[in-house]
Amino acid sequence: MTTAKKSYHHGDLKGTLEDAAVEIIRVEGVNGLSMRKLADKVGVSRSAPYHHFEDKQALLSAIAHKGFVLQAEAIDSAEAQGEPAFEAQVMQFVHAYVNWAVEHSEYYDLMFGSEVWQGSTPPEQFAQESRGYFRRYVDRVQRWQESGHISQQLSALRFAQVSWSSLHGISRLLIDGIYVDKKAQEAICSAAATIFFKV
Amino acid sequence: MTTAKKSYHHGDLKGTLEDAAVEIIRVEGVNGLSMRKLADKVGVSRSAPYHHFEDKQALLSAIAHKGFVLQAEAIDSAEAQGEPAFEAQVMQFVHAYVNWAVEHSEYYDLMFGSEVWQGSTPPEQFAQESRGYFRRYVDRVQRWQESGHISQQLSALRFAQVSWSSLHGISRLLIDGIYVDKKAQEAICSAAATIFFKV
DNA sequence: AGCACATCTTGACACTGTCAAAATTGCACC
DNA sequence: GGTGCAATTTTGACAGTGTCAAGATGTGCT
Repeated sequence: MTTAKKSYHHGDLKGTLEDAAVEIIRVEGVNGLSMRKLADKVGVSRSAPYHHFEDKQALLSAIAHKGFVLQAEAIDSAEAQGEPAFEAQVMQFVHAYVNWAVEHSEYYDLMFGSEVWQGSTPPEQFAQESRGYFRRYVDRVQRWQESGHISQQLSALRFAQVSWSSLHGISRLLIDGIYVDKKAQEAICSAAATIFFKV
Repeated sequence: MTTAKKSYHHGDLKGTLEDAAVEIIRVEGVNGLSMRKLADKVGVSRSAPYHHFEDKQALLSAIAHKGFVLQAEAIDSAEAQGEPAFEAQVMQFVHAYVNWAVEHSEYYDLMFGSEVWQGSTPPEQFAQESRGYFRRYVDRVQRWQESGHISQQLSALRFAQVSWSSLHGISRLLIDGIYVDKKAQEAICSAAATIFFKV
């Protein structure tokens, strides 16, 4: 769990707090996380966390940031070990995206929660970074278009926006318990790939 | 604003509370709504609302319920006055859905917020009702398939799940401020219709 | 008028985020 | 080794929150 540097009094309180917060969120949901409960769990006083995170929101933003990194890693690694054929690539990508989101909803909820994106503490750097992730997806689409695998009727940007919306929507509906049939997840992902990429 | 029956002490407190809550949410967001502030705004004591709503959650669920009704009305009416040609119908539907969601995010946030769907007070009747709305959409897709306008390669259920995910995803990303370019909304909706329905 | 009941208020409790001031600790330097 | 400084943590406090139990108040019916 993080680099545990045992430096000052506690030793990497910051990292410990992040990890503990993620665990609370996983078990009790975002609303189940309170700064005081978190401090208790870690064994420090209620306001110790405020020396490492300006805000509760800052803590959540930090976790969201970590989420972006983790998801990118997960998708890249899934892509790396899959078949190089276009159809397989696309399938892999779609499944990897939704799978990660559903299995790590503690992160995903925060990554795309409105609080982080419209918060009073405008996380400019944060928004810019995640915008980078989206741009990488647009580039990906563009490559697929140039190699003739998907239609060029729409601009890469538009196609990326719509197809990503779909991935996001599927993930959200599964996470929020609106699509209750968990066993349908695979089928839905495959259907999405079929529709978007004519796989 | 509701039927204002002026019956007992206040006169339709329940309806007044709902309306006031919606307004607070529109201005300050869901997290800006507190039962006490709401009671203040309406001019009653802090715990008066608890005689009309068991919970804060019950209030939110009631608003969400109203949202489902309102959105269905909006979409139906948009559909009714549009051209009867398939392409126009689909375009109309997509735009109507996303438009309503974006313009009434006070409702939309609650309709598909995880709290309502996984809350400790399982709103069984609520879930069943909204499932009805989804089924209506599946039926709509089925009709489109039978009339040969969209591919029958996928089952109506799967197609409905994926395409609705897309509508939901687009709406969410716009509402949450992740798609910042509001002027792109129209273009994104049109692109979605193009991809899904080969309009 | 009086009764039953719906409706509303007051007081209270445990919990929340967050700040200011005070206390503690670790490290660098003499 | 002792001393001072700065990083770190704690304690006390305040305003807000959801919600409940008991009491107060008004309404309509007989």
